Amino acid sequence: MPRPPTTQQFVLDELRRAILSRELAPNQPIRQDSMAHTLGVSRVPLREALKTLEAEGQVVYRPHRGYTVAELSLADLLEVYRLRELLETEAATLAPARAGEEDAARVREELHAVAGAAAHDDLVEMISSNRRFHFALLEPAGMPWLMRMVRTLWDTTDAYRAVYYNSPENRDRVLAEHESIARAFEARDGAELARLLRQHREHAVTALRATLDPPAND
Amino acid sequence: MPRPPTTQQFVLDELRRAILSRELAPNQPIRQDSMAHTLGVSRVPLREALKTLEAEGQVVYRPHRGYTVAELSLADLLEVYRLRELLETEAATLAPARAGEEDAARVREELHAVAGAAAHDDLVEMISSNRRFHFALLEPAGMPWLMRMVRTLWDTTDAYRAVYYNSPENRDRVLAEHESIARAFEARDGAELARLLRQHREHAVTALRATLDPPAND
DNA sequence: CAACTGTATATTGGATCCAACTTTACGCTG
DNA sequence: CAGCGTAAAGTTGGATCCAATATACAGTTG
Repeated sequence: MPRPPTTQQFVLDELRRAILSRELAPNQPIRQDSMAHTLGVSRVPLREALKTLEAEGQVVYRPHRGYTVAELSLADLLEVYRLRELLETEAATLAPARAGEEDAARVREELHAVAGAAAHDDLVEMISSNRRFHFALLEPAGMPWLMRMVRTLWDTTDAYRAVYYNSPENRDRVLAEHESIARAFEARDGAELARLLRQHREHAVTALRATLDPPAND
Repeated sequence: MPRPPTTQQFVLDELRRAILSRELAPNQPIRQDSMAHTLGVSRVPLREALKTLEAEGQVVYRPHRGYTVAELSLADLLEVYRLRELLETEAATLAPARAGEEDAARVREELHAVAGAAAHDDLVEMISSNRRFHFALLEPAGMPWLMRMVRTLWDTTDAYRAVYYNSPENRDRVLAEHESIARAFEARDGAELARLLRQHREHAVTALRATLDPPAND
């Protein structure tokens, strides 16, 4: 497994992974000195990576007080899903009409990747290929600014996707829905694609709400 | 005029201003050494500021090749306005119903600030108060993630706003439209507010297209 | 005893220095 | 003379060092 080209990229990946896996808990301060030491790098690339995460909303920065892992409230979660709805609906509506043959092939390929990962019970691979699948659906719309925003929205909710995929019923449902989603894409039916994706998200957000709301923690 | 609390904030402001004013031209590489020297700081805070700008899409970064000022094509400009439409429509629809008295006061205040700046032919102040006016309209929606995205979209097109405001007719039109926009806000009519803002943007984008399209430069 | 102040310590912010990579210029070779 | 390879220069990436700010604590004073 080749290490990323630059150290700061490596640090960025590590921090993302650590936040995702809750090794770094929400609201936890990130001590630069110890964190740098842990990762085996100096503070400079660490600070640059933190700046990137700050811009994405993954960490909160206060001058002279350092960085803390961002806390995502239920309201935040719902807002993020609402924004995904606005942006992804736009892209999904346009993408199929603008897609070429290679785009369709890409979608099919990732569809199978998700199914394969699910069959092997590989959660990590399922999450990443699922992401590639969805982006392959939207990318053909040719809206790089939108894609950038959608990407950060996905990043902030990655932690919750792991929760969602823990349930076998949810996994099965996802796979079944992916099938019809891919069909709508290949049929060049943007409106239908947007509708199906909306449903897809709707279920996820409902399930997450049920998981997170009642415990009444904190 | 007090200098910002941290150097990197100062650098960030300076870079934003320089990019906005075209002192730094699109596609121009930013030499860290000379830029740091020019600003009278070291390269460390400069690099952190550049990371922030990279995340906002204002500069492009390629490892070991440095940062260049991002070029905004016409397609990019149109996409950014389309995204503003999606996001601002959402916020504008919700904001009036959720606004309190102090929110309305804020809107009125900024409305007058824009008019005052226009009366004094103060373009810079007009641009910044115009921005505060629009954000005051959207802020009450209570969607921080959306606001963050809208903010970066505004940042990327700030340079064009200066162009737009150069024309006295455009300025007059803006002031007139602001009046009715503020009235819709105070009437708690979200749908109408969204509609007026849409019109507002529509005119700007049409004017900009006319300005930028025919010259057939580059 | 509470509140305030001064001081010590921990942590972040910034500057300088060295290493790695990229690019360019130059000379060699065919 | 074209093309390639190589070396040198310039630029960025990263590490270490020092300064500035914030926090915690102890001592003092009302």
